[in-house]
Amino acid sequence: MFLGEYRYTLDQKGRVALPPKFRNDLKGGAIVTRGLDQCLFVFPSVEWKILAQKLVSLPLTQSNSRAFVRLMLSGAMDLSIDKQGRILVPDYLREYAGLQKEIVTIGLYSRFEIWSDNNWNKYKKITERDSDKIAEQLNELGI
Amino acid sequence: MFLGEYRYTLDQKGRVALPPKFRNDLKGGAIVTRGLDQCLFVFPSVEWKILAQKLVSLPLTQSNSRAFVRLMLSGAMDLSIDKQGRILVPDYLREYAGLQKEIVTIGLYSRFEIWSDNNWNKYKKITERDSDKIAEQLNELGI
DNA sequence: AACATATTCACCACATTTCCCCACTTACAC
DNA sequence: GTGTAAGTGGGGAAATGTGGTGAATATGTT
Repeated sequence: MFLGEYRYTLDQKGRVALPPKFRNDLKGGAIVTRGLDQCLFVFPSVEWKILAQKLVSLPLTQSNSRAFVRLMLSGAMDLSIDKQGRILVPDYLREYAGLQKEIVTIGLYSRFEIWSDNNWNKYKKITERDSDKIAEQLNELGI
Repeated sequence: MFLGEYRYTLDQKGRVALPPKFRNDLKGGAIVTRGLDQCLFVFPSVEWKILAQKLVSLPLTQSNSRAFVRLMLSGAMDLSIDKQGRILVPDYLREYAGLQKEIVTIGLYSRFEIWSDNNWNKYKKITERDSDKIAEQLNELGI
């Protein structure tokens, strides 16, 4: 399971190191996709298959489901991990998430996320400030 | 399975390179046809047969299903891949999809699509703008 | 029918990019 | 202090992207 917050740098070739603790869980393959709030999601391929299956079964004839499926699937890419435990992030995903040099990787149990340093700091600041309100709203979800 | 977003150029003879990762899945033959939203659909022939079967069984009596079937079937063309991993896109399909020089190929699991650079950028921008709604749809899918 | 002209298609070639491996440095543990 | 593991950068071989050439086929004209 993925947990914690880690800082790395993206090198000139678009490679990022993964936290060593995460590497074992990706032995069976992994997928990156466009995530929500301008970050990237990374799933072990088992988790991804469940999601992909749902996407593929959406109707081809509805324009909004087509759009949705296109965004999610075209944004996805399966990763290979090199000998140094790094992955190569494709151009279009780097652009999407606004990744420069400084990267933050955060573990979220079944998946982890890759953020640009800037976006993550902003997001964290806002979220920490509003955490009381957010907690109250979550209450409605039964947590 | 097809995944990801790739950029290529269409040369003067109407040839486009395919992403190397896609080539193996087309060993058994492939079909291009007019797609929805002004792009081209490309199927491995196995997938195509499944779709064609569905199309043929649509009711002949509905004028819009007749139109849809004509669009997909009359536009279809089977492809051969040359030694460099390229396909030749017929004139009428190039015209249909508005393909100039800059091309985008997106993988969508069971098929992939070929877009003109322009059309894809526009389409993606609109879709990303509506990503809030997408988040809601994710919720409905139980993700 | 024969010839000239156009078009198609298979193969070739080169520049560029990608990917895999190695190496150095830093951090940490014992 | 020494050994191991991890982070980051770079080099070189292999694969890929893209344009072109020439043979084979088709088209059209005298």
